[in-house]
Amino acid sequence: MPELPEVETVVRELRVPLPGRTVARAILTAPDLYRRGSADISLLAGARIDAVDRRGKAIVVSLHPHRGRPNRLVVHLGMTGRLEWNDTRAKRAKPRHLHARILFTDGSELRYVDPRRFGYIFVGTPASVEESLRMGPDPFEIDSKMLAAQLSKRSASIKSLLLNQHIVSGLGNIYVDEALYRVRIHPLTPGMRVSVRAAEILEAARAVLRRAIDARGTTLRDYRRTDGTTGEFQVKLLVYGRDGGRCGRCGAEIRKMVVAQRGTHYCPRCQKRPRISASVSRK
DNA sequence: AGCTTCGCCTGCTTGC
DNA sequence: TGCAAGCAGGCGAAGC
Repeated sequence: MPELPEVETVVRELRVPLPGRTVARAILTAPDLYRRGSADISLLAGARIDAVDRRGKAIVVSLHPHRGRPNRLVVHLGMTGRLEWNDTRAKRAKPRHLHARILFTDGSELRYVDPRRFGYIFVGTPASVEESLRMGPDPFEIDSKMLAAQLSKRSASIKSLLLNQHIVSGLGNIYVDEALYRVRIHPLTPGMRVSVRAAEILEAARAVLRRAIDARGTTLRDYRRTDGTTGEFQVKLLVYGRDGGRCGRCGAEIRKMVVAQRGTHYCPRCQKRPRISASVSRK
């Protein structure tokens, strides 16, 4: 489940070899992975890559303007997607679930592999990409006052609000659980109840994201770096996937429940369930 | 409009 | 052992 740290890792890795390379041929064999309105990936042939960037959890490849063709490629890894970089000319075995290939003029290749096919690919102009990537700022871009303003008018659980990419982008299930554990807030707490703690929440999210980026991401099962190796942050998770284990702070048993349709991990002693109060339900 | 639920998709795990 | 059900979840669409 690639979230901000995993996508940032892939982007940093691709930033080394991709800029300056020219696309010879681009093929997508699973057309259902196109996001609606995408141009055909084959139109990228002949274009040279200028830059690789991240928007929330999406990877944005910018190509040099080329005969009026679309010059942006967006790849979203969904849950199980990965990009594999190979710059040797050696014969490569075709992995299962290979859906897209971008071959460069020097024989190198970028491959998109995605068993569960929740990811997507979008090819378009800068304007159409902007349109397709409508999302809020990521945790390093957003200001705590902006976050507080968003939370203060929402009654939904803080967990679902932090997962909502229109409010803040880049956070997914793992890092939301980790951040809420750090600030000792129960995942079911309504946003409006914790808007005064927005700065704290934001700082916790940034801290865990920074550490995860330093560790090159979290590999639970599918996530891989562009060279096929795993991230290292999974061993540093404090609550995610640790249900049944002990809280490192208080020793209570870490629990798992479903919030916002997601498996949600928390310490029942450190993260007190909010008490029902009339002020939340009343207008 | 905000909030919740559903469905997409595959592979591993669990239960009978 | 074999098969089916359950589960994982990012995110857009549908439903309330």
